[in-house]
Amino acid sequence: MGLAKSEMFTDHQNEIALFAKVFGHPARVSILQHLFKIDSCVCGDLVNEIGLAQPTISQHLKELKHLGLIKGNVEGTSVCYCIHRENWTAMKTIMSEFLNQDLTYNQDCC
Amino acid sequence: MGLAKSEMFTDHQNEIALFAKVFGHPARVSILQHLFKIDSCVCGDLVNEIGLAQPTISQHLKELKHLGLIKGNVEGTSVCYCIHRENWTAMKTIMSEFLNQDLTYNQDCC
DNA sequence: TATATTAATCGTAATATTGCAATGAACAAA
DNA sequence: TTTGTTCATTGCAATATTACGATTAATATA
Repeated sequence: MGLAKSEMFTDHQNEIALFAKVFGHPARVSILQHLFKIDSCVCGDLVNEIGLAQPTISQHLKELKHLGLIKGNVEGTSVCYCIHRENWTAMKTIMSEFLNQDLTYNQDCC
Repeated sequence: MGLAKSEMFTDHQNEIALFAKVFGHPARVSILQHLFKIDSCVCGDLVNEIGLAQPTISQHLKELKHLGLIKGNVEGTSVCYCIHRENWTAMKTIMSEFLNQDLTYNQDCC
Protein backbone atom coordinates (compact mmCIF):
# COMPACT_ATOMS: atom_id res chain seq x y z
CA MET A 1 0.00 0.00 0.00
CA GLY A 2 2.94 2.31 -0.52
CA LEU A 3 3.67 2.18 3.18
CA ALA A 4 6.70 0.35 4.53
CA LYS A 5 5.67 -1.89 7.42
CA SER A 6 8.52 -0.73 9.59
CA GLU A 7 7.00 -2.17 12.75
CA MET A 8 7.81 -5.64 11.44
CA PHE A 9 11.52 -4.98 11.49
CA THR A 10 14.14 -4.25 14.09
CA ASP A 11 15.21 -0.72 14.96
CA HIS A 12 18.58 -1.56 13.50
CA GLN A 13 17.13 -2.68 10.20
CA ASN A 14 14.96 0.43 10.02
CA GLU A 15 17.93 2.64 10.81
CA ILE A 16 20.01 1.14 8.01
CA ALA A 17 17.08 1.57 5.62
CA LEU A 18 16.60 5.21 6.64
CA PHE A 19 20.24 6.09 6.05
CA ALA A 20 20.28 4.20 2.77
CA LYS A 21 17.09 5.88 1.64
CA VAL A 22 18.57 9.34 2.02
CA PHE A 23 21.48 8.28 -0.19
CA GLY A 24 19.02 6.84 -2.67
CA HIS A 25 18.77 9.97 -4.75
CA PRO A 26 21.61 11.28 -6.92
CA ALA A 27 20.88 14.89 -5.97
CA ARG A 28 21.57 14.13 -2.31
CA VAL A 29 24.66 12.14 -3.23
CA SER A 30 25.82 15.12 -5.23
CA ILE A 31 25.10 17.58 -2.43
CA LEU A 32 27.08 15.52 0.06
CA GLN A 33 30.00 15.08 -2.31
CA HIS A 34 30.07 18.80 -2.90
CA LEU A 35 29.98 19.57 0.82
CA PHE A 36 32.91 17.23 1.31
CA LYS A 37 34.88 18.63 -1.62
CA ILE A 38 34.57 22.31 -0.81
CA ASP A 39 36.65 23.01 2.25
CA SER A 40 34.83 26.23 2.97
CA CYS A 41 31.16 25.88 3.76
CA VAL A 42 28.88 25.95 0.79
CA CYS A 43 25.70 27.92 1.10
CA GLY A 44 23.13 28.41 -1.61
CA ASP A 45 25.39 27.94 -4.60
CA LEU A 46 24.50 24.28 -4.36
CA VAL A 47 21.58 25.40 -6.46
CA ASN A 48 23.97 26.62 -9.15
CA GLU A 49 26.30 23.67 -8.80
CA ILE A 50 23.54 21.11 -9.17
CA GLY A 51 20.97 21.96 -11.82
CA LEU A 52 17.80 21.71 -9.76
CA ALA A 53 15.47 24.49 -8.65
CA GLN A 54 15.99 26.18 -5.32
CA PRO A 55 12.94 24.68 -3.57
CA THR A 56 14.05 21.23 -4.68
CA ILE A 57 17.56 21.64 -3.28
CA SER A 58 16.11 23.09 -0.11
CA GLN A 59 13.92 20.03 0.27
CA HIS A 60 16.84 17.65 -0.19
CA LEU A 61 18.89 19.63 2.33
CA LYS A 62 16.02 19.35 4.78
CA GLU A 63 16.05 15.56 4.54
CA LEU A 64 19.80 15.40 5.04
CA LYS A 65 19.52 17.73 7.99
CA HIS A 66 16.63 15.76 9.46
CA LEU A 67 18.81 12.65 9.55
CA GLY A 68 21.55 14.69 11.17
CA LEU A 69 24.07 14.22 8.39
CA ILE A 70 24.50 17.93 7.74
CA LYS A 71 24.06 21.10 9.75
CA GLY A 72 23.13 24.58 8.63
CA ASN A 73 24.20 27.95 9.91
CA VAL A 74 22.43 31.18 9.06
CA GLU A 75 24.87 33.84 7.87
CA GLY A 76 23.04 36.98 6.95
CA THR A 77 20.59 36.18 4.22
CA SER A 78 22.34 32.98 3.21
CA VAL A 79 22.66 29.66 4.99
CA CYS A 80 25.90 27.78 5.31
CA TYR A 81 25.66 24.02 5.22
CA CYS A 82 28.29 21.49 6.10
CA ILE A 83 28.71 17.85 7.02
CA HIS A 84 27.93 16.94 10.60
CA ARG A 85 31.09 14.92 11.13
CA GLU A 86 30.23 13.15 14.36
CA ASN A 87 26.91 11.96 12.99
CA TRP A 88 28.46 11.04 9.67
CA THR A 89 31.00 8.87 11.46
CA ALA A 90 28.27 7.21 13.51
CA MET A 91 26.25 6.53 10.35
CA LYS A 92 29.35 5.16 8.68
CA THR A 93 29.85 2.66 11.46
CA ILE A 94 26.33 1.35 11.07
CA MET A 95 26.42 1.20 7.28
CA SER A 96 29.91 -0.30 7.13
CA GLU A 97 28.91 -3.10 9.48
CA PHE A 98 26.02 -3.88 7.17
CA LEU A 99 28.19 -3.81 4.05
CA ASN A 100 30.94 -5.90 5.64
CA GLN A 101 28.81 -8.71 7.02
CA ASP A 102 30.06 -11.10 4.35
CA LEU A 103 33.56 -11.40 5.74
CA THR A 104 32.68 -14.21 8.15
CA TYR A 105 32.40 -17.11 5.73
CA ASN A 106 32.87 -17.62 2.04
CA GLN A 107 30.97 -20.61 0.78
CA ASP A 108 28.86 -19.99 -2.27
CA CYS A 109 25.86 -22.21 -2.62
CA CYS A 110 24.08 -21.49 -5.88
CA MET B 1 7.14 15.11 -10.62
CA GLY B 2 8.18 12.03 -8.72
CA LEU B 3 10.91 11.42 -11.26
CA ALA B 4 14.58 11.67 -10.39
CA LYS B 5 16.41 13.74 -13.00
CA SER B 6 19.21 11.23 -13.28
CA GLU B 7 20.53 12.71 -16.52
CA MET B 8 21.75 15.69 -14.52
CA PHE B 9 24.15 13.59 -12.49
CA THR B 10 27.21 11.48 -13.17
CA ASP B 11 27.01 7.74 -13.73
CA HIS B 12 28.88 7.32 -10.50
CA GLN B 13 26.40 9.38 -8.52
CA ASN B 14 23.51 7.50 -10.07
CA GLU B 15 25.14 4.18 -9.30
CA ILE B 16 25.60 5.07 -5.65
CA ALA B 17 21.98 6.20 -5.49
CA LEU B 18 20.75 2.99 -7.10
CA PHE B 19 22.60 0.78 -4.63
CA ALA B 20 21.50 2.92 -1.72
CA LYS B 21 17.92 2.87 -2.87
CA VAL B 22 17.75 -0.90 -2.82
CA PHE B 23 18.96 -0.84 0.79
CA GLY B 24 16.38 1.82 1.56
CA HIS B 25 13.70 -0.61 2.64
CA PRO B 26 13.90 -2.65 5.85
CA ALA B 27 12.46 -5.74 4.15
CA ARG B 28 15.38 -5.85 1.74
CA VAL B 29 17.84 -5.19 4.55
CA SER B 30 16.27 -8.07 6.42
CA ILE B 31 16.37 -10.40 3.41
CA LEU B 32 20.06 -9.69 2.85
CA GLN B 33 20.93 -10.15 6.52
CA HIS B 34 19.11 -13.47 6.50
CA LEU B 35 20.89 -14.65 3.38
CA PHE B 36 24.21 -13.77 5.01
CA LYS B 37 23.30 -15.45 8.30
CA ILE B 38 22.05 -18.76 6.95
CA ASP B 39 25.03 -20.61 5.59
CA SER B 40 22.86 -22.88 3.47
CA CYS B 41 20.86 -21.17 0.80
CA VAL B 42 17.47 -19.96 1.88
CA CYS B 43 14.63 -20.41 -0.53
CA GLY B 44 11.03 -19.46 0.08
CA ASP B 45 11.07 -19.58 3.86
CA LEU B 46 12.09 -15.95 3.67
CA VAL B 47 8.35 -15.47 3.51
CA ASN B 48 7.98 -17.17 6.89
CA GLU B 49 11.03 -15.50 8.37
CA ILE B 50 9.91 -12.01 7.41
CA GLY B 51 6.22 -11.34 7.94
CA LEU B 52 5.29 -10.10 4.47
CA ALA B 53 3.16 -11.83 1.85
CA GLN B 54 4.78 -14.04 -0.76
CA PRO B 55 4.26 -11.68 -3.72
CA THR B 56 5.80 -8.86 -1.71
CA ILE B 57 8.90 -10.86 -0.85
CA SER B 58 9.13 -12.02 -4.44
CA GLN B 59 9.08 -8.42 -5.59
CA HIS B 60 11.83 -7.40 -3.19
CA LEU B 61 13.93 -10.37 -4.29
CA LYS B 62 13.45 -9.29 -7.88
CA GLU B 63 14.88 -5.86 -7.15
CA LEU B 64 17.88 -7.30 -5.35
CA LYS B 65 18.45 -9.71 -8.21
CA HIS B 66 18.06 -6.96 -10.79
CA LEU B 67 20.92 -5.05 -9.17
CA GLY B 68 22.96 -8.25 -9.16
CA LEU B 69 23.33 -8.46 -5.40
CA ILE B 70 21.73 -11.90 -5.15
CA LYS B 71 21.30 -14.83 -7.45
CA GLY B 72 18.56 -17.46 -7.59
CA ASN B 73 18.71 -21.11 -8.49
CA VAL B 74 15.62 -23.17 -9.30
CA GLU B 75 15.58 -26.43 -7.36
CA GLY B 76 12.46 -28.35 -8.18
CA THR B 77 9.51 -26.25 -7.21
CA SER B 78 11.45 -24.00 -4.91
CA VAL B 79 14.05 -21.35 -5.65
CA CYS B 80 17.29 -21.00 -3.77
CA TYR B 81 18.59 -17.50 -3.29
CA CYS B 82 21.98 -16.41 -2.13
CA ILE B 83 24.29 -13.44 -2.11
CA HIS B 84 26.22 -12.77 -5.31
CA ARG B 85 29.58 -12.35 -3.62
CA GLU B 86 31.58 -10.84 -6.45
CA ASN B 87 28.92 -8.22 -7.13
CA TRP B 88 28.47 -7.57 -3.44
CA THR B 89 32.17 -6.89 -3.10
CA ALA B 90 32.12 -4.57 -6.10
CA MET B 91 29.16 -2.70 -4.64
CA LYS B 92 30.91 -2.48 -1.31
CA THR B 93 33.91 -0.81 -2.90
CA ILE B 94 31.74 1.87 -4.45
CA MET B 95 29.67 2.49 -1.33
CA SER B 96 32.65 2.44 1.02
CA GLU B 97 34.46 5.02 -1.05
CA PHE B 98 31.41 7.26 -0.76
CA LEU B 99 31.09 6.73 2.98
CA ASN B 100 34.81 7.28 3.61
CA GLN B 101 35.25 10.49 1.64
CA ASP B 102 35.54 12.47 4.88
CA LEU B 103 38.93 11.07 5.84
CA THR B 104 40.86 13.62 3.82
CA TYR B 105 40.46 16.71 6.01
CA ASN B 106 38.83 17.52 9.29
CA GLN B 107 37.97 21.16 9.62
CA ASP B 108 34.46 21.89 10.76
CA CYS B 109 33.06 25.18 9.60
CA CYS B 110 29.61 25.74 11.07
C1' DT C 1 11.43 53.01 4.69
C1' DA C 2 11.68 50.72 0.35
C1' DT C 3 14.04 47.30 -2.25
C1' DA C 4 16.84 43.39 -3.14
C1' DT C 5 18.67 38.85 -1.83
C1' DT C 6 18.46 34.38 0.02
C1' DA C 7 16.30 30.42 1.50
C1' DA C 8 12.21 28.03 3.60
C1' DT C 9 7.47 26.69 3.01
C1' DC C 10 3.08 25.79 0.63
C1' DG C 11 0.45 23.76 -2.84
C1' DT C 12 0.12 20.78 -6.48
C1' DA C 13 1.14 17.67 -10.44
C1' DA C 14 3.58 13.69 -12.06
C1' DT C 15 5.61 9.56 -11.02
C1' DA C 16 7.39 5.77 -7.98
C1' DT C 17 6.96 2.50 -4.32
C1' DT C 18 4.80 -0.78 -1.37
C1' DG C 19 1.70 -4.46 -0.43
C1' DC C 20 -1.44 -8.01 -1.44
C1' DA C 21 -5.34 -10.86 -3.60
C1' DA C 22 -5.87 -13.40 -7.57
C1' DT C 23 -3.92 -15.87 -11.01
C1' DG C 24 -0.58 -18.42 -13.68
C1' DA C 25 3.52 -21.38 -14.60
C1' DA C 26 6.53 -25.07 -13.43
C1' DC C 27 7.41 -29.04 -11.32
C1' DA C 28 6.77 -33.14 -8.07
C1' DA C 29 4.10 -36.73 -6.30
C1' DA C 30 0.13 -39.56 -5.95
C1' DT D 1 -3.78 -37.43 -15.16
C1' DT D 2 -4.91 -35.11 -11.02
C1' DT D 3 -3.41 -32.76 -7.05
C1' DG D 4 -0.42 -30.10 -4.32
C1' DT D 5 3.59 -27.06 -3.72
C1' DT D 6 6.33 -23.19 -4.72
C1' DC D 7 7.21 -19.04 -6.72
C1' DA D 8 6.49 -15.34 -10.39
C1' DT D 9 3.37 -12.14 -12.49
C1' DT D 10 -0.67 -9.21 -12.96
C1' DG D 11 -3.66 -5.72 -11.48
C1' DC D 12 -4.85 -2.49 -8.34
C1' DA D 13 -5.24 0.56 -4.16
C1' DA D 14 -2.81 3.34 -0.83
C1' DT D 15 0.92 6.06 0.10
C1' DA D 16 5.51 8.28 -0.75
C1' DT D 17 8.72 10.88 -3.47
C1' DT D 18 10.29 14.32 -6.62
C1' DA D 19 10.09 18.73 -8.74
C1' DC D 20 8.84 23.37 -9.15
C1' DG D 21 5.97 27.85 -9.32
C1' DA D 22 4.30 30.97 -6.12
C1' DT D 23 4.68 32.83 -1.87
C1' DT D 24 6.57 33.99 2.59
C1' DA D 25 10.12 35.16 6.09
C1' DA D 26 14.33 37.07 7.28
C1' DT D 27 17.96 39.92 6.63
C1' DA D 28 20.91 43.30 4.25
C1' DT D 29 21.40 47.49 1.71
C1' DA D 30 20.24 51.79 -0.60
